[in-house]
Amino acid sequence: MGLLEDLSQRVSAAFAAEGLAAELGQVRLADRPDLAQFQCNGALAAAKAQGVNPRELATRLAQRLENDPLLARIAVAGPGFINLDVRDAELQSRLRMQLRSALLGAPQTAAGRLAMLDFGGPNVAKPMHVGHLRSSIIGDCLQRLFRANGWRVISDVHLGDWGLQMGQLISEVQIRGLAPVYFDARHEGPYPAVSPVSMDDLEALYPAAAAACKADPARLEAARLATAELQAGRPGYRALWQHFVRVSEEGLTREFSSLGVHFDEWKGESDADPLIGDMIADLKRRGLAVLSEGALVMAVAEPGDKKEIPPLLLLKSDGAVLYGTTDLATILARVSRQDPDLILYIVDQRQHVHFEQVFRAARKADLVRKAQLEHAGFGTMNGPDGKPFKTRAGGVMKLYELIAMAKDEALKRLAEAGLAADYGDDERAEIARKVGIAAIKFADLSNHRTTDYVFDLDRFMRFEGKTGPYLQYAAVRIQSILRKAATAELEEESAHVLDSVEERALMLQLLLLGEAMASAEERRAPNILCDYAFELAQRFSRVYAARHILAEEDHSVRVARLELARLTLAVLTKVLDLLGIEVPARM
RNA sequence: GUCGCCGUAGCUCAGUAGGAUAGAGCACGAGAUUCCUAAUCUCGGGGCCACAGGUUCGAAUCCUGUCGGCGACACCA
Repeated sequence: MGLLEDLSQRVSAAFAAEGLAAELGQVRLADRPDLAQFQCNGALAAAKAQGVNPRELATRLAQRLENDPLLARIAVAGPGFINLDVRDAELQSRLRMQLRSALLGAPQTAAGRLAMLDFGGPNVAKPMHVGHLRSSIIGDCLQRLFRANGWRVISDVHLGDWGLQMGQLISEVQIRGLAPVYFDARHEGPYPAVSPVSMDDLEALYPAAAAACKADPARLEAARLATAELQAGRPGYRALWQHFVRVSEEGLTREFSSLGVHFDEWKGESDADPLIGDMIADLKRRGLAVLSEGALVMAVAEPGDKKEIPPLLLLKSDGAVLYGTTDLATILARVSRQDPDLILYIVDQRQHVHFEQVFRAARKADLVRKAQLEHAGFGTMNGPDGKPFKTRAGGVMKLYELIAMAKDEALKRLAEAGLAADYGDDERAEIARKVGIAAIKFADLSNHRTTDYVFDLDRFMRFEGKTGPYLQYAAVRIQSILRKAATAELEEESAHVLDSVEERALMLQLLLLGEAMASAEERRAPNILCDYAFELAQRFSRVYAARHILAEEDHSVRVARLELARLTLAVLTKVLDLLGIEVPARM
């Protein structure tokens, strides 16, 4: 049980004993750390409801807590706040238990429930740019967090491989005459095993095709036709498409692994295709899918809607499917194969209405069983002008360019600090990689998930202050201390109770890991973990500056501080791991 | 037009199941290293929480309106 939870239970019991609602006993961190460690505001609400004096009520409640062995101090303050401090010895013994437990205080919220996380969502033929950072990094953080909290997790990259852009590419290849055999209707037998296009080709073809379709309605029509024919199963198109997908996957795998982002499944929109025929027939039979303006749609409006929710389009008038169709069929596939408790989509906030449509359709058609469907949207990454981020040259910055820049910056920093010389090239490069990635991830994750934010290159290249490298640096310093400490002392337990303000502040923060993880999961909010980690590193740095560890002469004090250092390292490393950040041995 | 999100320090952002003196990082100013990595630490200035009403003992937080920004609104994803 987490410390806040424990305190809340105790205070709740006091409320109950006064005949009041136990929920009012919720304890939280004090707003005024100078006055107390924790506080409960429930007496104010209770007094209001009962029409009694809040201070008197708070005083009665406080009296009931006076003999609690966990508490060092109970005080009534202000209009009726109940302020609480925990005994130092209690803090320390709880910390010891936390260090011994493999979970380090991770809350087991899930009890083995299964969550499927859908994120990444890169498109075939489109290289990943900085805009793909958010989905990948947030999704990866959430899958790490959910696993740590006891969920079974299946993550799926859900490749964009079945929509109009495939038709755009196919028709572009046809017009350029790059691979005529795939367009020869009389061709029989197998198609070439080697792709006619490379990743570089695709990167050039796609923007050209998209631009052409935008400018010329006839080109767009050709792309639509090609899309429909691909989906209908035209062999040459399928073969060509297969090459696009394979070539793209190679590039994408490289990008994701350089970010340290892992997926359990590499499925895509197209994997839902085999289910679509039966699904649509079934929806028609049940009268859920009807023709409207030549398209097959499913109404999803509900009586209480403030806003008109348009029907979900299942089939266009030319018979092609849309991403709503594949999303719906994908739910069907996931539910029938894995029967998850939760399907969580980490996708751009702008697609919120789309998911509302799909989720409603899925529930209406009774496809979900026990699965909760949820869209965890994220805000757009904008440039300084408030519009989606572009490089100075006007193009979109590629992800690998951003990573390379961060690494170079980290290398430069190492050189400036004079640390580069004695490390060896490999280690130096590895440190620069970890530091650069940390800077990028932390800068992104520390923003609140749902709000748009301004992409500031300098911020991603910064290593001081509230940054990923600051956290790594704190961990590295601890590692360095532990390496230098006598091994025998690392095994010992000290009877000394640490009681300096800096150490107490650090211990309190360490004990709140579980609360931070639970809260981050509940709100699907990595920035909560970022704030927790930064606060933790900062409190350690204060201890580091104020309380020398290795030079401490009193053996039992030294050992107690070493224990605290070990626990800090364990917790910090854990949170960084949840954020997808690795800690180098030194930096 | 309808609906949704947002407006907090010079900049970038936290903080909303109502609570005490609204926070952080950067930038700016002043300090700290005979000692565990100065990618650090300490101190300081800096705010009509867009604006106007309302509810409340109490509002950045809840309600209404105004202004401003962004986004979504059926055959793209």
